Amino acid sequence: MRDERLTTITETAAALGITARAIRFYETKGLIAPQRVGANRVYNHRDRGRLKLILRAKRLGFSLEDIREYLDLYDADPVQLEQQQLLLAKVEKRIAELEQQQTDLAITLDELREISRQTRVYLERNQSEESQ
Amino acid sequence: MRDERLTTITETAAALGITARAIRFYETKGLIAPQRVGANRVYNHRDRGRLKLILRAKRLGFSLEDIREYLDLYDADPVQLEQQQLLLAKVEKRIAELEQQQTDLAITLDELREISRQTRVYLERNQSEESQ
DNA sequence: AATAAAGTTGACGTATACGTCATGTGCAAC
DNA sequence: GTTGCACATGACGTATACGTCAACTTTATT
Repeated sequence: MRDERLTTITETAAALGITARAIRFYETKGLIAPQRVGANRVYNHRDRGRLKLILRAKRLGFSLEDIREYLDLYDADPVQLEQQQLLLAKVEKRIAELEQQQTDLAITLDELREISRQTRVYLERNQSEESQ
Repeated sequence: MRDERLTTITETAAALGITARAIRFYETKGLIAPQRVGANRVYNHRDRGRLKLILRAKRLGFSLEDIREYLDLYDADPVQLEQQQLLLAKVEKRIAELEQQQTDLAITLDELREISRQTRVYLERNQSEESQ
């Protein structure tokens, strides 16, 4: 197994295109808990994966609080039936939201592609006029 | 043509599942500009469509400022070549963003569906144990 | 006409997600 | 031993997106 490097907060942030401040902020919100070497935070492969997941979820418009819950789904150890059923309900609710979002996305993309197409048509028409 | 009804702000808000305050806020941000009857705002079919578009874009994680630009794309009258080229660039940038988002969405949905599946397996297993 | 219901414009408050100092500490190089 | 980073922890500031009064004017109903 490779990539068991430990990265500093600045390295980690740079690799992800965010700031160290942001990463520390996520920590205060309980989204990650890297190990420490002395007082310094060090991030392992799993931590970096978690951060990528956080950023992906953010791009989808989730709040950090949402994302915390979402991450808990991964960490959820199968404890009690009742908790598992709650988990299932949450997951399926989220799936429904994302499916709605998929629809929204498709519609919006269609609209934008149509605008793009029409704009290109317009530009081509004017270019040929200019060349006459 | 139907639906040329004019709706009040409260009606409009209720129909969309938002508050009148939110709609007024969108107006101060230049996202909509309904007509007035006296001092009162009235919303026509087009306005309601605009509001739906705003909400759809919000669900996709766009800021109101983004959405304002986005709406301007619809209103853009074909003026100057240069402006049209800028428009095209913006639109295609946005398309690229949304395509990235589509990928994010697909990944996240896969992950959640897998969690859902495993949770259901777990629940079924425990139910059959209980019935023995 | 009087009262209630609905709408209007400020103005201030609030949650989220960081940015930006200020101040301090540990370690490496000189 | 001190200079210089890289990192740490507060603490305060800021942008976004409204919520929540307050005070007032219209519009609708009795």
